[in-house]
Amino acid sequence: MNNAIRAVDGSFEVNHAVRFAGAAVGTAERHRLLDLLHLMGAQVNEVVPADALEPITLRRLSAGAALFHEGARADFVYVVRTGSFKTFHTTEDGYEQVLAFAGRADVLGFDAVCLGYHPTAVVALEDSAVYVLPMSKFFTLAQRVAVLDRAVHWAVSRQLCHRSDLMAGVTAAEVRLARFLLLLSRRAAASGQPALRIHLSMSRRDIASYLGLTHETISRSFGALADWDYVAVKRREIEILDVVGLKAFSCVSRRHVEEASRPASHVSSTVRLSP
Amino acid sequence: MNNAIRAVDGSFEVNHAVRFAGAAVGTAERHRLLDLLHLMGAQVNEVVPADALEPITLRRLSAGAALFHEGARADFVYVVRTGSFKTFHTTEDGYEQVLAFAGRADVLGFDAVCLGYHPTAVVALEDSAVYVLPMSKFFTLAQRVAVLDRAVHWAVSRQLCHRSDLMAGVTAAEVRLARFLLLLSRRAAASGQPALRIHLSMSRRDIASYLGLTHETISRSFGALADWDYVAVKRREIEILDVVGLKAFSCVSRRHVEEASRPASHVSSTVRLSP
DNA sequence: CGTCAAATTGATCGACTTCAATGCTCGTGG
DNA sequence: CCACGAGCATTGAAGTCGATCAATTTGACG
Repeated sequence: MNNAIRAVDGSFEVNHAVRFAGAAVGTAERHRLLDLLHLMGAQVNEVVPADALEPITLRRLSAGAALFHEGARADFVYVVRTGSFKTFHTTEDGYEQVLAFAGRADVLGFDAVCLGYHPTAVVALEDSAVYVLPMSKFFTLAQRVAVLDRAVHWAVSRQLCHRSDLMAGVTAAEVRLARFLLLLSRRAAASGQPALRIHLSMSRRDIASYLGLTHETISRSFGALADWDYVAVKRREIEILDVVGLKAFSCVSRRHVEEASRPASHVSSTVRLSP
Repeated sequence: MNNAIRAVDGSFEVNHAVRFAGAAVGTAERHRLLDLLHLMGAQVNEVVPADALEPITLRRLSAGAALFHEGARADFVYVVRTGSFKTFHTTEDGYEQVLAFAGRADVLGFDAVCLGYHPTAVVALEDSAVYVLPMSKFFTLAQRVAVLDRAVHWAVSRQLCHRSDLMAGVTAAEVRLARFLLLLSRRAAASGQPALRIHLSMSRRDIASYLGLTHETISRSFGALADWDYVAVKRREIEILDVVGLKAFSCVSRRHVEEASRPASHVSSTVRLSP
């Protein structure tokens, strides 16, 4: 209990704090907590009570594996360490509606907090790994480790922001796709990866479901963006050729795309960069 | 500081706790904190430290007034006590994209936590009132009052859930509107109001923007739902006549609405309940 | 009563869905 | 090794839902 008090006031470096607390906690676990906090962008400069350092399990999933199914009891909250996921809802007639894509440092399963069960399913798009936080211990842990509490608030807030990035709107299909690509670009940049070289971890079908279109339309829209020299498309590898142009194009909100807003493709000579 | 410790362990009723803490806090403020926690559905059975009971201001807004503008510095987080709001984003060419509608107990402005500024604007749809929580004191307060922390987590989780209720999808306009009405019905029921009598606090235009349609289409869709005797529409007063039918209808995910899924409206005699 | 915004209704047109057929990769097994 | 198939992706053709433009009605408020 005294540890908890010191946790609130202290300002030692965590490495020291753990050593001070001197509990019998394995080195691996210690690093996992630090890694988790670092992953979430927290500035760790406070004491972490020893009894808060319960083992944090790291779960690995291979591509296509389900993290949890729709309707499953909400026993855990997850934080993505590596890889990527899709969150989706399956309607009664079997249509799969993708609600979000999650990447590094994203929180998964938090929407279950208010329900007790998961309203959506989550599957890995590639080989991935997540930190697993038991729901029951989650809140007490957050209550004792202030920096974790802040980090979670911050991450959830970010999730709420992403909602606004791509709401339906009365926008043309190509514009929606352009926004989506820019979103991925920003996310990649935030994770330290090259911002103009995007590897799509999801299928065209998933993108279509996410954007409220059909996969055929997505295919055509990719073709259009390529024809206009905004991007180069080769399977799931996307290269953004004209960032400023693409950003300008993505601002159009009406359906009817003005001729002036896209580059004069002349007689559409189709200068697609092909291998 | 001792108060804070007792706050973690204690399990007295708050009314007593406040009296125990015995600080010079006005009666009004005391009730406001309780009201706020009660509003958010928290089971208040722990001691609240006296120094956590800083004044909680209640801000009143008349219909059409802005709670905050897009891009404004994020100094506060708000909780709706009465009334309703719309959250929206204005694109460069002036199009107003509605992102969410907020009602009783909803948290507003939380998406600004990760940015430092508000990515969206919020205006009151009717005369309303919100509790104002200063951002700077918010986290320290949540850290000391565990029940508040939980309540916020819970409320934000609920907000994440609502996202999934209405994502774009390749669904017919009438189906989207049906889902929207059912959403409002559920919300009204959660606030203790009659679930089948809905008063729309937002304009058709706002609904259109929210659902990614035009207001003309919304108007026609209302007409269609009325023609099929799912609802009775009179200006902004909606009465749900056939809940089960409407729910069944709202499950259709494809655009092409099967003839079988809607009730045989015969020769469309239009039995709209009109005065 | 006159003005303005919200809401309804109609007509036309285009973008996206839908249905259908073909290419393309990759993994499996004969 | 190549044939085979499964899933993903692309391309084409036709139908239609919803956007757009435009006119009218309704209701709210000064």
